[in-house]
Amino acid sequence: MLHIQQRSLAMFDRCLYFNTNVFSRKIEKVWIDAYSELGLAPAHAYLLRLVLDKPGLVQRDIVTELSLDKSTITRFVDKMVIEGYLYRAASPNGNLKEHCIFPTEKALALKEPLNRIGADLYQKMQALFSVEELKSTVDWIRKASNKL
Amino acid sequence: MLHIQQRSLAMFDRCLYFNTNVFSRKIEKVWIDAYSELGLAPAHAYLLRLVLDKPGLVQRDIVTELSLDKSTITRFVDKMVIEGYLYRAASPNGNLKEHCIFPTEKALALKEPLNRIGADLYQKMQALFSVEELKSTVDWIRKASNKL
DNA sequence: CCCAAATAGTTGCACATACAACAATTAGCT
DNA sequence: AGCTAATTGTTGTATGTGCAACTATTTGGG
Repeated sequence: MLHIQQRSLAMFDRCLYFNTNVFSRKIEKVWIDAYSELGLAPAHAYLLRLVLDKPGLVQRDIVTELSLDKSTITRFVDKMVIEGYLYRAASPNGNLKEHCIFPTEKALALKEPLNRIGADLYQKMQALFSVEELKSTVDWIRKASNKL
Repeated sequence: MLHIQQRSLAMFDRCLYFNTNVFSRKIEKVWIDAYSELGLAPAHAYLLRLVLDKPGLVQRDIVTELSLDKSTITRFVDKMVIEGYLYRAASPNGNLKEHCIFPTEKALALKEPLNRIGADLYQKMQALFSVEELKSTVDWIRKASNKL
């Protein structure tokens, strides 16, 4: 009994970092698979969803909303501009340093499938975990992020 | 009241993937900082800890223990061999396809600081979260990983 | 008004990680 | 024993991501 107990407890089973890392990589694959239908990586899909939801965001706000580095956002936006999903427009307040990021018609056409895939993924998660534990865990993870 | 409630609920606050991803990136930085003292990335540090704990593991078992791709493990082991922390030895059962991975003296000298840093990180997490919520959350994350 | 500090975004570089293809060896089946 | 399938590990390639350094513009203070 004790022997079996020890055998099942792997070295890093108690480690928040390790297990988060493993989980993150696994869930990433699920998301990659889902958004591959649109030829988009999850990160890009989320950027598009954000900009579709709030057209005209400046990059520094996207940085904040997506909790990514500004260099990363520059590259994501660049790529979405090249692929025709986003465009940069001069700031309406005349500030030359910032641009507002808008979705193109091509991106607008993606709004429904993006939302559908998002909903499907949510459903998929609900098939694995209860609504209550999903909510409480996500809440915990979000609060934990804010503490780091 | 309702207005304030809406304002504080960002677009992806309910999303398990998004929040896990953000959290994972943030905690990764904490771990990077901690192990930088030894000039090691977290992933490499974990590999060393594993091999120090179980000398002679074959790569396919490391793949399983660390939940990483075999190509990633090949590269990690290569790098640790180059840096003098690990060495590959012929399998004792004569199998020519597999090698056993052992720690060098240089790695053995790291055992104590690796464990100390690991313990410090655990302490740091305990300063932020209660023992009980740490345990239950890590358990949940681990189980969730197994479902994906 | 002027200047230094701060800011918005860009670019170079590095790293971890995975997929796909592959080579060499082993395992399993007839 | 022989042959095919499976396995172990390697290599090429691609991607997302961040840090550091930088440029150009804005902001704030004297």
